[in-house]
Amino acid sequence: MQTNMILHGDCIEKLKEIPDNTIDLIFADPPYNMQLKNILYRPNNTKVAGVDDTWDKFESFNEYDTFCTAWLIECRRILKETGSIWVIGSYHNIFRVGAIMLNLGFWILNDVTWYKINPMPNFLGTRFTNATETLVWCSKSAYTKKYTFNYKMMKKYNGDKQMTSVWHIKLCTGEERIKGSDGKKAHSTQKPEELLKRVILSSTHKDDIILDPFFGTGTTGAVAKKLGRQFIGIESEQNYIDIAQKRIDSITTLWEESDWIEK
Amino acid sequence: MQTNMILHGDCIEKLKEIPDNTIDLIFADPPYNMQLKNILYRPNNTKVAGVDDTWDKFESFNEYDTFCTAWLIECRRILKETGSIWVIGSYHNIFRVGAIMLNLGFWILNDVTWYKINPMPNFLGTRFTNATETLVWCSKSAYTKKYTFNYKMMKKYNGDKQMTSVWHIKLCTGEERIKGSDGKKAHSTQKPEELLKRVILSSTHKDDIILDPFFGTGTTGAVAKKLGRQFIGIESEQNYIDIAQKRIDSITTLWEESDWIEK
DNA sequence: TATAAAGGTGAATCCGCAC
DNA sequence: AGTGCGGATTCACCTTTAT
Repeated sequence: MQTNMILHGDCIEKLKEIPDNTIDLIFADPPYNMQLKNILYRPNNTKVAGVDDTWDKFESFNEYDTFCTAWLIECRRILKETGSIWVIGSYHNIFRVGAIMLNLGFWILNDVTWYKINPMPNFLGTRFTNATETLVWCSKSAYTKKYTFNYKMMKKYNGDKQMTSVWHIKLCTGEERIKGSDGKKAHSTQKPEELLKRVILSSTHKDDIILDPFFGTGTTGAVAKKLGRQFIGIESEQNYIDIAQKRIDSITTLWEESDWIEK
Repeated sequence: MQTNMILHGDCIEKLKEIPDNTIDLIFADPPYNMQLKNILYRPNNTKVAGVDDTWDKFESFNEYDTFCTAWLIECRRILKETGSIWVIGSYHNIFRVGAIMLNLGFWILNDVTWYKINPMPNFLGTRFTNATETLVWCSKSAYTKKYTFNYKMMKKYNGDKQMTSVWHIKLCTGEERIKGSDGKKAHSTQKPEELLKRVILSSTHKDDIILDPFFGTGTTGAVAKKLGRQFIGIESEQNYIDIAQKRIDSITTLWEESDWIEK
């Protein structure tokens, strides 16, 4: 199978083109269906640049569930028996996604909490600061016991203590955050590379094939390349593909094992 | 309405006896025994899950969903417009519970992560240490904007910084853990009082009525009493009720406000 | 050149009342 | 239901500018 490429088109359609039992790892960052209604102002009266993309808007819970069921069915079909899948979400969608995954026969291995070191505060003091996102890590079924998990590597990465399901990671900002020609963020929801690093290091071997059905600006592909893995991306917006391709092509040196094994 | 009492009987039946719009806060720690063991450990079936197994699992999930839908419908009915509900769970059940709550019209305010300081390690090295449980905090609907939230109190409690949705709390062990006459833990899932303290302090006023439909050994009642709130417990096992009643009766002094306001 | 101050920003379901 | 307006409301990190 051809790898290290980005497929342009509808997520579900492209997934259907992939043969059964061929993928080692899937990382999926689907739309969250945030349902934002009003403009939010900071205390200094500037506006918060919220997620206002059309790809995040769904008519109803039912429509969202139908969409997620469809892509998750394909994901389960193409996973190897030794493979696993990670899906990230917030409280807006992760409960629906998790329930659907259970219904489809996925077997939850961990619910990992991305604990944001520098989350955006709750400006109006109406709730607790929303400081996390959730990753659900699943094997293909309860019977696939031989999923890849590099336990010792993650322990070493974590200072010789067993890594827990809580990951302290900063938001993707500054240099790492890709900007458009207008100087603004190129994608509303770019994920930090550290997050993908842990996902890929923990649950793949070298040269494994990693699929990301919501490729965006290509964080999964970039980290896969740096870690010596193969990737397949699916993305419906050509603009994001162009950015991702350029980003990945510009990577010339891989991360040395000493950067992560010995940390 | 009579308060500070424990109702003995079926959770859903007892909930039905409570009038509409009368409860200020609900804390629910439902069971998550989905009866999957017979499926999981069935001999001679270590291959891929077949159709029959998927069906079995669906039946089991379906039963759990029906149960949760029933008690959550009653909870929503009895909540005041200014009230809110907290439900705690692990990855085994919280996704199903969260999805059901959304379907019933509850409005998620936060998903709070109980980050266990001293979780049980994963002895086999097959997964990340499961270090969290999740609490879903909801108002009655998206339109009930006047839910109780003591923002400033929680900020003060948190060292004058906005409290986030991640709570570092120890497991309930040692002195606090109630033991039976055999010296073993009286209840398998007793929650730490610190957890309930934050729930109750953040989302009730003094003298408010707090309902716990899965009362167990009465942590909710104990903390409610110490903080000057009223409680109603529902519990189906008389053994737990006896322990809880004794526990609550033995509380003679309330927590001083200085214990939490000034921390 | 080094340090300090100022400014920008992040998947956000973020107000309440009067008219 | 929609609009308008008074009033209360923020944390950590990064970049840029100033001293």
